[in-house]
Order: sequence, then structure tokens, then C-alpha cells
Amino acid sequence: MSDLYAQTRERVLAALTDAFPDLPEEVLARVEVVPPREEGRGEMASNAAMVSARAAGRKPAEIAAELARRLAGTPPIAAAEIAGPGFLNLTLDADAWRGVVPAVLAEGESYGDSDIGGGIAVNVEYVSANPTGPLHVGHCRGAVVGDALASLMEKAGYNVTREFYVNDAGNQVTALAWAAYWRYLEALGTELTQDEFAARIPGGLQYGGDYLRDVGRALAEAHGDAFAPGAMPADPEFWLDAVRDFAIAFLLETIKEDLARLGIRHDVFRSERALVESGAADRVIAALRERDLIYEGVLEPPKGKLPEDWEPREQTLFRATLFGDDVDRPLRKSDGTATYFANDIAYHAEKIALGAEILIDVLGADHGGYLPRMRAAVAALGGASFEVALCQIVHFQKGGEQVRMSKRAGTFVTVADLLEEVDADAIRFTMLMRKNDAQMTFDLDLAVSQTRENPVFYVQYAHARARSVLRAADERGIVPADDLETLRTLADPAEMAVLRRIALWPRLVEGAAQAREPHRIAFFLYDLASDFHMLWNRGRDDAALRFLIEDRPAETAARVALVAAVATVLRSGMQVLGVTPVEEMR
RNA sequence: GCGCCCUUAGCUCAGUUGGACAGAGCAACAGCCUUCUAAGCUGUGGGUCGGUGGUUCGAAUCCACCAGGGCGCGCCA
Repeated sequence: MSDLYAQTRERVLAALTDAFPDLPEEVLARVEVVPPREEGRGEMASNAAMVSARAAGRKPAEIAAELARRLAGTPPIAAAEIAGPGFLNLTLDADAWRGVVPAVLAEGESYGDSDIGGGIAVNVEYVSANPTGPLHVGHCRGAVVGDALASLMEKAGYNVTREFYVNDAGNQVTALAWAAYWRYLEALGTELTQDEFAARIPGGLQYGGDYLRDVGRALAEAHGDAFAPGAMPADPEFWLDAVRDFAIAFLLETIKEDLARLGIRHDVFRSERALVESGAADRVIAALRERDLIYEGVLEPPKGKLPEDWEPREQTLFRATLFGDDVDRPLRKSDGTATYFANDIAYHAEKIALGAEILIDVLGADHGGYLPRMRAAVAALGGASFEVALCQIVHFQKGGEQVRMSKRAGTFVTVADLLEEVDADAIRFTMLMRKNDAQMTFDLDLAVSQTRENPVFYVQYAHARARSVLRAADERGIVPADDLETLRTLADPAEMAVLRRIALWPRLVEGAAQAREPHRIAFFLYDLASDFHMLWNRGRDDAALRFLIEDRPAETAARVALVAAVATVLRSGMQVLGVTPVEEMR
């Protein structure tokens, strides 16, 4: 838990409160110590003088001068100068930066762990794909973002639960049951044609995908023709529940397999059906009704184009408008059963009841319109804050052209298809190089290319290079230095740049976690990889800067320690993103 | 018609929650392999941060309006 930036900030705060004892907490909280944006402005910069100028009744420059006077020469601060409108630019003792190496080696991959999360219970719900088919590429980004966000928040000290909401209730799973039943009849060798069967059933055959053949065959193996004597359709009353449950369980299993191949594993799978059957939706509606948040009423017709079958109807409505939504929202369908929204309120209520203090829903952008009502619902429930990570649609590109996803053409529909083209590491890293709410184009050629333009490769290559050095060092019996005296041989600008980057890691983890932005981790890894490749190349140009030098044991031990620290931080970051740190490139 | 998200270099995108002259990678141009992996590295050029106002010591960042792109809009999930 060492963080050089945090330590330096403490020093600045101490100097500030010594000089100006009456500064209010809010002002102190705004004091930052950050890496400067550009070279030549010291090694750390603080806004302390500017944010406290008003409260202290002094000019920023005066405060900065006072701070500089008090701080300069007090370890780890070597020099302090005033710049611009009142910035305090600090230069640290080189030993302070070097000290990061033993800290990293001692802490290992837990270097960068933080406790800002304070053990707060966070529930991250992601993927939540309908169990009516294999995982679709449309779910991929949310799956990767949700998983990385969960890992990131764990690293920052939150107590995270990874959750998958199984939408196994409602009309769609009934339709699924019928479709699975058709494949079952097929497996039994029915005389009916698909069209004849489709004509007999409510709503027609809605799921025509081949993947249901497997479900049909498995049903036939497990149950023989018990649900369809003579391979002819029977009264659904005798089979519908069983076939539906069988199909859902089967497909959920394939979804879990797809997720596993992406390196994703949830802690909790919560069934909507179980929730409904437990009466949770009814209970939550009743509870809201007691607080006068539910009423029977008629909604205004929607603006713009009117749905063809629209007619005024009295419904059970939730007063979402009291909590910022545009309209009140229906909780019961005309047949009296709960709407998806009503069940979802019950689901979120359950997450809160089980202790979650922060609820994060990772959703596709097509659910954007659903947000205001869910936000309103959680606000009405109380007890937890509600956050959403919206993931914009991903377009895929190959050979310079956009890949059209079509079920009929049989290309690029499922995550399994995608995994045929690109491995999980490339998928994860590439998707995490973008902010989740920005549209992105996924270039399949780039993601598999072994060039610098491909960030996945670039970062993995850096790690492999570092490991290659460490293996060579190990063979020669070199022990990484952990004492400052030996590490003092690290002095080249490229070496110091790597040290400064590594020192930034804990601060970066905290910032990314608080902003809920895992993509920052990807960018950091890219930057660290870049620093390391640069350092490597210095050794190419100048033999004196190589890592392993036969007759210079001190330099060698120090540089091996630095390389080990780089490899450790790279691994630490890749772990958050769920990307494999490879030992060597083949 | 209304709501949410987005708009930064020719292209793909960052911008550390309001800080210093706006950054990186591609692409363009000029260099670097007797070596622990050149699958890489170094340098140069390139911007009215979609537009107009406002808030303040300070705005790509916050607010308002406008333009363009995406998503959504009662008893589907």
C-alpha cells in the first residue's frame, strides 16, 4: 500500500496546515499532488496554493512561496518552485523514486491495492443475457467491461459481488419452450414439417436457430418420447414447464461456457422466475403502495408516432415522475402479472436487502431509455446508490470493411464465432481501450496482428521481454537488488521515467476505480509498456545501459530489480483487465 | 415531438473529475539491427477541442441554446 504521491500529498498538507492552521476541511480535500502534464515542470505538481488562496486570504503566489520555503529540502522533497498562476512544482530525491522498486518487489501484484473502497458492498450486474440462445457478440463489451470494473473495484478495496440476472420469466421463455419442443419432435423423428408445427402454436416459431437442435436431442435422450408419444405433439400442459426449464438450464450452461472462455465468472446467478414465484414483485408493489407511490391511472398517449394498437387503459402505475422520470411506469400487464420493470424493482430491492450499498448495472446502449425509471425505482427504494455503465454498440471491421452480422449468413453472431477469430485476451484488451460509453470499431485484423499498433500485443510483448530478461538473470544467479545503495545506480532518464510510471500505479488505480473507468488501466499499461520498450532500446544503442552486464554486478542487480518491478506492475494491471501475462511470444 | 449518450490532429482515440502553451498511436517524412527477441526504438510536421453565448482567477471539462451522429419512447425483455 505504498503510494509515493499520497505520501507527498501528506507532506504538502502538513506544510499547508502549519502555515495556515485555520483552513477548512473542504479546502484541504481539494489539494492534489499530481504528475505534471509535461516535462520540465518538476516531477510532481500541487494546486495547494491556488485552492486555499481564498480561505487563507492570501495570493496564490505568496502561499506557494511559503510552501516552497517549508518543503524544499525536507525528504523526500528535494526542490520546490513556484510556477504559473501558483502551482507548486516539486522535485523529489531520486532515492524516493528508487524506493518504489523494493516496495513493488515486497508487495508483488498487490502493489496498487487501495482501501478507498472501504469495504463498501458493491453489486455489479453484467451480461444478464436472456437464456434463449448462446452469448451474442452484442453482449461481449458489457461482459468485458463489467468484469474489469468489478476487478478494478476489488483492487480499490470495495467488496464486490459479480452478478448475472437470468431473465427466465415471461413470454420469451415460453416461446423458447415451444421452439425447443419442435427440435425435440425433430429428434424423435416426427412426421410434421416445421411449417405445420409453427402453424399450430401461439405466436409461431420464434427461435429458429440451429443451436436448439442440441437441446432437442438432449431432451429426447433424457426423456425419450414421454412428452410426445409417437413423436407427435401433446397437450402443452404435460410438457411445457419441464421443457422450458430444461432448455433454460441447457442454454444457461452454454452461456456460462462462453463466458468462461472469455475469462468471466459470476458469483451469483439470480433467476427472475424464482423471484416472481417467491412473490417478491407483489411484495415490493405492496410496500410502495403503502407509501402512496403506486396508483391506478391512465397514461397520456406517447408523443410522436402513436403505436397502432394504442388505447387508453387504466393501469397500475409507479410514480416514477416523483423521482425524475418523465412518465409514471406500469407495473402490471393487462393479465395482472408483473411487468419486467416490476420484477426488476423487486430484483434491485433484493440486492439492497442482501447488503449491497452501491448497485452498478452494466447495460447495452439500447437500454438507455430504461434508465430513468430504474433510477427512480432505486431512489424510491432507498438504501443504496444506483449507477449505470452504458456500453455503446461495437462495430466489427475486417479487411477494411464493416462486418455485417446476420444470422442467415451464419457469420459473426455469437461470442463463440468471435473467439474463432480473436483470442480472449485480444477481445478483452481491445474493448477496454475505449471508454465504455463511446462508440467503437473493433478491427479484427488489428487485434490479431503482432505489431506495435496492436496494444494487446504491445503490452504482452513488454511483459514477455521483461520475463525473458528475468529468466536470463536467474540462470546467471543474479539476485534483484532491494537496497537503496545498489539501486542508486539507476540514474538514466529512461530508467527514471519507468520509476515514475510505476510510482503512479496506486494513484491511477484509485482514480480509475472512483471514476468507474477500467479503460484507464489499459492506457496505463500501454504507457508503461512504452516506457519499458524505450528503456530496452537504450540498451541497444548503448551497451552500458543493458540490463545484464557481466562485470558490473551492482548495475545488473539494480536493473534486474527494476525489470522485475515492471513485470510485476504489468501483471498487476493485466490481472485487473483479465488479460493473460504471457511469458514469451511465439 | 421528448429523453439519454456521443462530437478533440487526415484516421482511431486519451485528456488524471475546473488547472499551466491540448496529448498518444496510426498515416506522412527522416533515422536506428556484430545485441538480453528490430514482433521494436528515436526524431520532424500536423488542432478555431462541432458552433454560439454564459459561470470564474482559470473551461476540452460546468450551464444554456443550436448543428451533426447513435440509442430509446404504455400492457417486450
